[in-house]
Amino acid sequence: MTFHGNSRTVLAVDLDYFFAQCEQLRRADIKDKPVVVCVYSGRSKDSGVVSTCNYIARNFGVRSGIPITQAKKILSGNQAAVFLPIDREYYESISERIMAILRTHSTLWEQVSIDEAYLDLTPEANGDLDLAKEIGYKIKIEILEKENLTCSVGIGPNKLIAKMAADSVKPNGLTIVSSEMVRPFLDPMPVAKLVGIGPRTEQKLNELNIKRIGDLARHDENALIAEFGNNLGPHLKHFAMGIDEDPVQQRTTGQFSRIVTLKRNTSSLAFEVELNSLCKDISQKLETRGLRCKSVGIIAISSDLRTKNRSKTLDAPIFTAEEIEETAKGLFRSFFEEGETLVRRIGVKVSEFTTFERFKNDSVLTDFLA
DNA sequence: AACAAGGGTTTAG
DNA sequence: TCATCTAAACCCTTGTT
Repeated sequence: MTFHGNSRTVLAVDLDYFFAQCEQLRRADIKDKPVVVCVYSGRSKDSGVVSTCNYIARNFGVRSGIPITQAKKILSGNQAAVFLPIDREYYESISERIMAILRTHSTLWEQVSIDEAYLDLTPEANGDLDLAKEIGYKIKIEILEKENLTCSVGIGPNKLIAKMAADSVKPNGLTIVSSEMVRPFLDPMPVAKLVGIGPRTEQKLNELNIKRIGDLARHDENALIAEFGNNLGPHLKHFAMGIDEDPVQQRTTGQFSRIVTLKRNTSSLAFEVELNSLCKDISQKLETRGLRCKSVGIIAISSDLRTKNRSKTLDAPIFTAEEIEETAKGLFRSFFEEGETLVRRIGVKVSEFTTFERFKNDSVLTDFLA
């Protein structure tokens, strides 16, 4: 008999400035330099954006998502600054080893991205937060000793609190927020700190005079429903109150997409080579996972950076590059027929998966990442 | 009323 | 030319059952 009733103990792990830290692993000489990991678009020498950077670069003002040219300007006085192209495969290989380590600490785990995971430690800790903290330290030490990487760990009664706890002690931190401390922890924070609240939602909330998470937690639910709808309204209020029932469990991916930036903007189907390559990648991904898709979509990002989508539900599921490409081409053709749109980036998306082999077991489906 | 399909928006890392 | 890439969740509209 356990004494913790319905309450859980959830641990969140977040690798610090992951891509930049991975680069520092294989380049001893850049340990103490500003390191900026870039997504080069190939349009011109330095076109593209910053994916992530280490804290040395952050201290100069470099941030994820800013143009590479801007980051170079910021660091122009710093001879030591290093700009590297993103190398996803390399980071994936390191990520896989770390996720394997994490899985040894709990059977209830969930990988949320290449550098983040949750563990449900309820069975292991049995309500003992000091014990959960010990497990957290063990995890940090093991990742440091085996992979030479630092991470931040947060522990709380649910995923939301565990994640926000981890965020609050980055980098290389560990902290616990007990159920009694949830409201004191959240209430004074600016609403923008709450997971799920970005710039747009922050703006709307500020107009309602909701500045802090505590304000949101106390706000009239119907007023929030009127502003944000039947799902998002109550969801925001619950999150602000620190309530999150979402279980720690492996998710299945419901879509794959690939997108590229074109060398030149176009208003015709002049990107067959690029389109072919995208469809091949996607088909490959479906095939290795034993999946077919019943829906194919295209993404077109215009010269003014507005995103347009077109999609089609098929009569029968498909998986070959040829079939995906034919469908995508048809969608692009009718897209261009609708009117003049200068396209900068193009993408292909597949969804509505069905298993290729009926009797194959579900592990193919649950093998969710990469 | 409930559901499917299609398109757009917002968020996150 | 400053402006990437992948995935999820939600919102709204339209049309069908």
